[in-house]
Amino acid sequence: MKERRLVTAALPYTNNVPHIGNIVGSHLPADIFARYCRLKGYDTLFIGGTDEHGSATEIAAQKYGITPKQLCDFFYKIHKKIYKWFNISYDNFSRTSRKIHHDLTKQFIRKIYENGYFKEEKIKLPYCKNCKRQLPDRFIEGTCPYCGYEKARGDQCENCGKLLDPIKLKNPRCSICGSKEIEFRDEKHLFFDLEKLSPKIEKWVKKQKTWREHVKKIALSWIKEGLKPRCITRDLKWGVKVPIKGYENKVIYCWFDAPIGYISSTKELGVKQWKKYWKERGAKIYHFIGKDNIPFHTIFFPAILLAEGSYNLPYNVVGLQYLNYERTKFSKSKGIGVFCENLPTAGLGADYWRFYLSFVIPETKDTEFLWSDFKDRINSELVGNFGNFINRTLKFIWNKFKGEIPKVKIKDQKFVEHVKKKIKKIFELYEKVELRKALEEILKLSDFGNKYFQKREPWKTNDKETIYLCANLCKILALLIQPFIPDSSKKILRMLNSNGRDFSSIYKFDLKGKIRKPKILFNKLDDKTIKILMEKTSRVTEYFKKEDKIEEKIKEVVEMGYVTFEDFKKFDIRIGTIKAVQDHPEADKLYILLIEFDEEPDRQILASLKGKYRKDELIGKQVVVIVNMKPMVIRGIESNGMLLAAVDREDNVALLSPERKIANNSRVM
RNA sequence: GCCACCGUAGCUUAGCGGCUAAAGCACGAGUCUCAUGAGCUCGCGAUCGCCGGUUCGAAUCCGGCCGGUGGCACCA
Repeated sequence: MKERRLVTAALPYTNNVPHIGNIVGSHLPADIFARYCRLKGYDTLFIGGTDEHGSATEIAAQKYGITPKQLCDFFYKIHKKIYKWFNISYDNFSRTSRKIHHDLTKQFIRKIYENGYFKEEKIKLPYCKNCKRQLPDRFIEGTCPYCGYEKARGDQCENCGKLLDPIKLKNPRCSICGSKEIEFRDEKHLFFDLEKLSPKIEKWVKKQKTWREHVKKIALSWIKEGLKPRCITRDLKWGVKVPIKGYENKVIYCWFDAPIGYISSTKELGVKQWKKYWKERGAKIYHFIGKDNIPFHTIFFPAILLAEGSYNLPYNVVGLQYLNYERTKFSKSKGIGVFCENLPTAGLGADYWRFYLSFVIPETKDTEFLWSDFKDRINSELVGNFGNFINRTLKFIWNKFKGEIPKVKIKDQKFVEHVKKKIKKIFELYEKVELRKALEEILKLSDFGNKYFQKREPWKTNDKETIYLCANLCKILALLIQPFIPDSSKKILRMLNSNGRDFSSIYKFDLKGKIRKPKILFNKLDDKTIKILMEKTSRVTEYFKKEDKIEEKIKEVVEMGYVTFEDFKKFDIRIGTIKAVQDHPEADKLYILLIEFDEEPDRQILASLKGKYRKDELIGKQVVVIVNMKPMVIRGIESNGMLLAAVDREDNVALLSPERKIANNSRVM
């Protein structure tokens, strides 16, 4: 029976347009591997979909003033279109917001609940009677039970550094309004008992032979640190409703339901078949994911599957690193990077991109996207080496043999053996998911073809055998490279009139008959083309603007509650000049600023500006400060005020500064 | 500050205890003409981040340091 293989790519969030880093870090390698598996004759399914739940999506939707559903509907289409353009051959591309996924997740929850892997824990959550709201741990303060420090926060004491349970605080106060009317109310939540599953997971992880080293290391280090029960319910509306009595108002935390999306996407394909890929003995599951996702796929998702009890665990978790762009990171707002949105209209076929990106799949470490490298690789490898070998062979047949592949008896067995050995090696690399090396070997094989052609000089001898062998090598190369550049591969096979559809007869040198008129497969790239590509692909449309709809804007204000002038007057906002800047000894992101306001001694204020501004950029600058902010101790150092700055979605920071010089201590109103 | 991973020719990478450290690109020289000035041949080019240790032997193992990246912490 044919081996079954299920291949998955990471489920992208639907709050953004993907860039090529997202493609190369999961969808493309998964697709290459899935295509290989199909050609090799495995019973293969390649599935994906969008992960639509979670607060990231909710917050993004809120920002744009639309519902999460609207946002997801919109980006789902964009994502799907982009993957289609890239020829990512998903058998199904689903969404976690679909009913089938919600139903399946609920089944999981019920089953795991029955199996006893959920703990129901009442956590006492602080409630401020004055604010009439539940207080997150960090918004309650009191006296530390360990060191007696009076301003300890609910989650951690700044003075002794101990992690705290808010209920143990003495004299608790609300740090929002200062009220002492705090009540601890019982709130039931479901916890997934990872601690109980830990030995099983550890045994399973240690047993894995096919995983890459760093993947295993990351998994084991998580286990070593100790797996703790994890809360899986949240007080939100957007998500899968918890199907258990007493939790009707809660939804499943997104990390729990997202990976189940792989299963629901499979299920969506066909009711009868899907179980074979997930439950049958010997069926293999391959996950292709970015490095940030490794713990989820090596620990949490397997734990979910173990707790449910009837599923296979992943066979291989292929953890990819990141792709950098011209030695920096991708940044949408700065227009740094290659974004997929305009790729289809940028003028270059998907195979060019697939070819280059395959060279820089971050299989073992972070890799670089460089335009100069892009150009060089396309011109020398794709055009000069691979394309040239195909083209010179086909043109030779067309011009010198009237398009008929000559019939010969093969004498040069050394050629045949060498090619067969290479094919075998390439298959081994594919099996190990060493895709970059597989591509390298394929290119070495076409290089071998070029050298052979050169050495035998058929243009002088008209040697039929050379042409016969090279024509067959063209067919073999086209098949071998098909997972990487599927469109071009099919074009070559069509030109050869080959009926080879898969790898079943790849070892046979049996290509004969007439070929079609050869056409150039790839064109060289020049600097002008690169420049145009660069410009087109660095742009991203801002699909939603916060100010788009006045109604939504008003609604937002209403939801937040209007502020009155009286409220505003509570803020004492002043202008000051930065006199000195030094590093906070205990915190990586903080500066300690000394700010001069004429009427008082310089104020010490902490600000999270490290990495955003250099020290010398700050000194002498006039800034806007809320001076009556309640003093706060962070990691042992007091901050007396709050610096105002603007922050965008990409985490860029701009300090607010008066637009012309004005006396220190001027009031802002 | 803690933890993990990475640091190899100008560039992109391979090797991860043992022959003179490998490949492609770039560069230089030569050469062919079937092929998109593509191809082929030869050459140039690395004290393998730094310091120390283990070993008969280290790019490879161990310790420390430096640099990069990510995670955690923190971000009034």
